Amino acid sequence: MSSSHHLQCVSLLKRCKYLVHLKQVHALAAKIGTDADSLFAGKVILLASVTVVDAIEYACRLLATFPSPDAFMFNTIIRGLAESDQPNRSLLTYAQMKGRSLSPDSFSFAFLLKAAANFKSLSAGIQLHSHAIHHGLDAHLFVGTTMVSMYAECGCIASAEKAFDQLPQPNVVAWNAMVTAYFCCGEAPNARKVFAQMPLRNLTSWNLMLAGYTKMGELGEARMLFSEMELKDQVSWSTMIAGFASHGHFEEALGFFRKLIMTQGILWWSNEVSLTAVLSACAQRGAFESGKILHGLIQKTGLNSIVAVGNALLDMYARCGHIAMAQRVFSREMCNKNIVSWTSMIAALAMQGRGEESLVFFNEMVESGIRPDWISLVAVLYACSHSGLVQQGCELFQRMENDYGVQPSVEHYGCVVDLYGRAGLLEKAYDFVTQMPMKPNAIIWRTLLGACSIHGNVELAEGVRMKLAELEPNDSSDCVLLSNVYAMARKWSNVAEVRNSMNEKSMRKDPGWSSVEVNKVVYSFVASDKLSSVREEAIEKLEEIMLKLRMEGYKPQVSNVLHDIEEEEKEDAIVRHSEKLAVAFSIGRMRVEDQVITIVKNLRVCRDCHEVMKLISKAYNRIILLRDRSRFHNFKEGSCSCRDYW
DNA sequence: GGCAAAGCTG
Repeated sequence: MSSSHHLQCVSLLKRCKYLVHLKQVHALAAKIGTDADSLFAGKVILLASVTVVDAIEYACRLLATFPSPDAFMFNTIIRGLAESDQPNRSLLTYAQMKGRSLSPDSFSFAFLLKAAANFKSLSAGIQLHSHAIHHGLDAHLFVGTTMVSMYAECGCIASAEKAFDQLPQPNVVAWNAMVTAYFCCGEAPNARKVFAQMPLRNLTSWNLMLAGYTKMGELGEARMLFSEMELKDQVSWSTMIAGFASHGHFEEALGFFRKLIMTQGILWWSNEVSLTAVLSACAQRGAFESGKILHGLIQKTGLNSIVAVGNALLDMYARCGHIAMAQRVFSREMCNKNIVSWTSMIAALAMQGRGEESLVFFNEMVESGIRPDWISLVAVLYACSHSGLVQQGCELFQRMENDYGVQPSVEHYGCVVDLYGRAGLLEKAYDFVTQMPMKPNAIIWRTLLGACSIHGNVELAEGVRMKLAELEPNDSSDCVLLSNVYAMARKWSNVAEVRNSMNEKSMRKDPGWSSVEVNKVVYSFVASDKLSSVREEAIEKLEEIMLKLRMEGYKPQVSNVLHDIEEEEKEDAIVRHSEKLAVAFSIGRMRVEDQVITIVKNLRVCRDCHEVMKLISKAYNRIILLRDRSRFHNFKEGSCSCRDYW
């Protein structure tokens, strides 16, 4: 191959973004003939492979085709695998490398330690550390810096400190790694101390502080630091937006985004990370109108060609209850799709109780050549359990390892427990739990307890409670579920007992909130909120509605009184559940023509509210779409799409 | 060819 051909191939490879392009360039290079200097060509192609999305398998196969790959080539593969979803494969490649008597260098250790960090394997990290010492590379600046992060990721802050202390001349990157290390181990004050002491700070140092504080939920600290920053970049802004969004602070996340586009102008806001983060905030809150505006912006800038943006967009529509829009984005607007896009669609349909359609999507995905990963299997099993597709779910579970090479994890087992439990096959569910190959965790038992509370099985519930008391004795949601089981069986003394023990341990439940969008504004209601004019308006309307319903024969179901309230408010708790306030408020404010009322709730809807929603949908001729923690309920003409199965 | 750095799927 002539040198001009070389240059052409190299520049083509640099522009490759997707695997198809890579394969084309590779074929081209092979056609021109690369025999003379195949080693160089091999290196270039390998390097391109680890930077192209989803090309790591291709790169691994490529490595196997070289008769005598050198350390550089092995390092490249180790690096690619370290960032993949199976970082442990880096270590296997390292073993192969040693098998060929190739000596690891500083590059090898930097990538390998990164793999150990991503894999969160302390034992692998310690082993690599000793190998690094053996090769005299443990105090190498890059190796040492990654070692600091590795130990921190594995929870060993003392070892991270030691690794840092032995660096002869730590640079700003090493100092930054130390800051992150402290945050990683939950030591914000120490992170702050290091930040104050470091000889030199760059913008990344500041951004790391923002990320550290927001991840720990110390949003006030983050906000203060952010305002102190003289220089901000896209990372600073998106860290703030994502930080607030991930803690459920929708208004603030949106506020930061608005400020970003207003103060920084068009070039600055067209960043896919801040967009996905702000879309996620809209999705959580059910802020459809804001989401639609974002969709417009995305179309204008052409950012919907970025897969993550498209994914976030379709997820936003799905979670706002506009499944048709989600499908439209999926099939018409996204030219690039990945497994996340498919999984989002499967989950979206599953949340609507449209399990059969989820299965159709799942099969289409497989046919299109995407191998299901563990999370897409969780989604499709979830679809089965929420639609009562017991047989289909079981079959999928049984063949997932054989057909897709995914070993069932505790999450998949949890789906099957849910599958049996929701369907009322409680004994089968219990047997399944006792036969699991791994130790059932609290989530598994809680799923079973949830099934007991749906089907009112006191005996099993009490047994499960014992297990939960061992694993997580202080979980308030378990107590609520248990008290619901007792209440359904009218065992009031047991209800009181659970309630008292909750009081003694001074357990507090997550406060339940519901939000609703009326005339493009999102209103949120919390069961235990202070009185405000909006709340007053909602309460007044709710009383009027309840009076009307009572005259038509409604009687409150008290079995779920504990559902989402603080103990002090149990008096008229059931009347004031946040979803009831939200629906009352929107009936008062919305015109009858705006037929659909969409409510988003952070916890599961209780039985009484579920009944009331049905009655309201009939009495007021509205469609009420309610998204709770686990699914959508579509109330229409007095009945619900979940057919009381949730 | 590295080391520290924000996002989408249960």
